[in-house]
Amino acid sequence: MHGMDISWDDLRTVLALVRGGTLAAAAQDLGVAYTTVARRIARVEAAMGVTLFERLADGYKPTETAKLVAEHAAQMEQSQDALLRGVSGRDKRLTGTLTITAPQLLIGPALGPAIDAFCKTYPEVRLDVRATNTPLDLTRREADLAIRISREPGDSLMGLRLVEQQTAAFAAPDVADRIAQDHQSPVDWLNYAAFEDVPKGIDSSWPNHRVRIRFDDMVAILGAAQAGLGVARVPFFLGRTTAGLVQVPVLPPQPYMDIWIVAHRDVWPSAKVTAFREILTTHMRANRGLYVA
Amino acid sequence: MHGMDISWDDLRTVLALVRGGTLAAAAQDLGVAYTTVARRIARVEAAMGVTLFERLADGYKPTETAKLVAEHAAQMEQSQDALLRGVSGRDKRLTGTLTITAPQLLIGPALGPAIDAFCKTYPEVRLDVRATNTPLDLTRREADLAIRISREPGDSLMGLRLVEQQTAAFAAPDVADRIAQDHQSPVDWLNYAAFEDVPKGIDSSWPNHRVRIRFDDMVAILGAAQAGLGVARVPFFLGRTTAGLVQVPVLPPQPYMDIWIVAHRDVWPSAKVTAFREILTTHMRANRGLYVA
DNA sequence: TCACGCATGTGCAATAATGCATGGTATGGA
DNA sequence: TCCATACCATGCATTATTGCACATGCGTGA
Repeated sequence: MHGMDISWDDLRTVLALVRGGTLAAAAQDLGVAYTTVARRIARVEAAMGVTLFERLADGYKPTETAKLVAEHAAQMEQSQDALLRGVSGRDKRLTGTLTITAPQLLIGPALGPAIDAFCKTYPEVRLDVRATNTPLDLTRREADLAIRISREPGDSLMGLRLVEQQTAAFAAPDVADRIAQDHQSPVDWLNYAAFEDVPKGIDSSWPNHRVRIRFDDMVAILGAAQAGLGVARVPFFLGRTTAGLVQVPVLPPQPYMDIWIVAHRDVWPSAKVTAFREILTTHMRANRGLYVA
Repeated sequence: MHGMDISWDDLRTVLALVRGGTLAAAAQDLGVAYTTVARRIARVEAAMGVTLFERLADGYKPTETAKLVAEHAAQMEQSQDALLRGVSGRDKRLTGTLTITAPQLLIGPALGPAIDAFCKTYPEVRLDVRATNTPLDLTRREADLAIRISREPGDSLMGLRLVEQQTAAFAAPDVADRIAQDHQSPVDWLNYAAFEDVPKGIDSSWPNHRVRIRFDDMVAILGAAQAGLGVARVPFFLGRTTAGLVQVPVLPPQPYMDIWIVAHRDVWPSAKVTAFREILTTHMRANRGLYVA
């Protein structure tokens, strides 16, 4: 009984294999060769005297026991995440790596100057920027700190509202001219994602609206607007900083989600996060006019 | 940030070192050489970029960070314990090892026949018996199953009352004779552990009592009683099965704690535990007369 | 039907981890 | 004061682990 001591790393391997389904997937997740995964699994099975996986043609199929193991190993993983967050949070050094994440389009015009200032002020800190469309999981330490466009920070996260935002309608200059001169001319909207209809709050002196194209990507919308394909409702900072776009008066400024800086409770007090937070709040608030009418 | 992946086994090593205080103690706990512990600690410190221990002449002194790490590693350990219990509990095989624990003195007269029967019925199961004075931690899997003398099974444990018990006074035959013939002769009690005074419920026709010696060990009490040093209050099964002791009428049968078989909830349904439980309940209940007047 | 992609299993060489032996240092008791 | 003890650090041979190259099996689509 006491002799049954199993390597914790082998348990983590079981977890990765249950999640990944195949040796290759688990191996990539763990950063080892798949043969290593196979051998570790065999070792755990021998140590516990249990069959954990059925070897099938299309991968390793976990038995009920393996699922049980994976469940508890996932708990261990959560503890490990909390551990690393805790260590990171009490780190008072301004050296090493800081990983931040932000929506792609926020990086350039909005964060660029702040990031530049941070790098100059703290040259010892290596900054890792992860620009993503889908938000990273700060609980699982995919990043130390996130800049997000949302209404509230999530659970167990701390947040600070950086600036308030508004949106307006933007288009290529010739499109804008045509619309400004002829109130009867049709306004072709370029919609983002799940927005089915033309924006609410449109100025009633322009009666002819229709949704022309829908996109799942904001970069594409900006490109289409630049190419003169239509009018897009975008945050002020984007419309103003994207070359070849001008504001169109069909849509008065609309309230939009604010920009937040968020981090996990445990990581929030870290020196690097604090330093970045201070520089960012300064820069963003100094330029708050960029984000509203 | 993502590169900061630390071996779970190394975290366990930190935990062991925080607990043990010295490399040697941690090494023994983990079953490795102490140099290995030192190297793993160095590796974790390098990977996290933090000093976890002060190297002192009399051992490794954990920093606050190390304590934090140990705290979370202890959580991981709890998850691992739960994992092993779960796997053990769903084990339907009647092979392998079963670890049981019981108070030293219960093993011989009370459990002996049942243990013998179990070994004969299930020769494929290797039985590990751990006779201890202080109860083992079933939550931490120090044993699969325990036979205990107590009023109730503990938290998160399942239990079954095997038999009820009574105590009485026992002594060497010559001491017993003297007391039986002369009600005025002094009765010298051999007390166990924390019992300060002579037992309650003594028959009033023997007026002269005193505590002669106190012991912290029941084996020693039985030896002293055999040697004629005095009268001891012991459970019936002990008094009756210890050579050279006879019952003394100064103390009518007293209620005592019952004998329980207990196991952790998770382990309880295991095939080996179930099998042992059934054989034991049968044997104990067939001999329930041994334990009471 | 055959080729292809994706999966697992195995043998071997490189690498990393480990245990052992040795040396150094502080502490406490004869 | 000297010795015994218990601790940590380092160098080296051994062992275990790992990655790579190659072989194999199975389902899918041209």
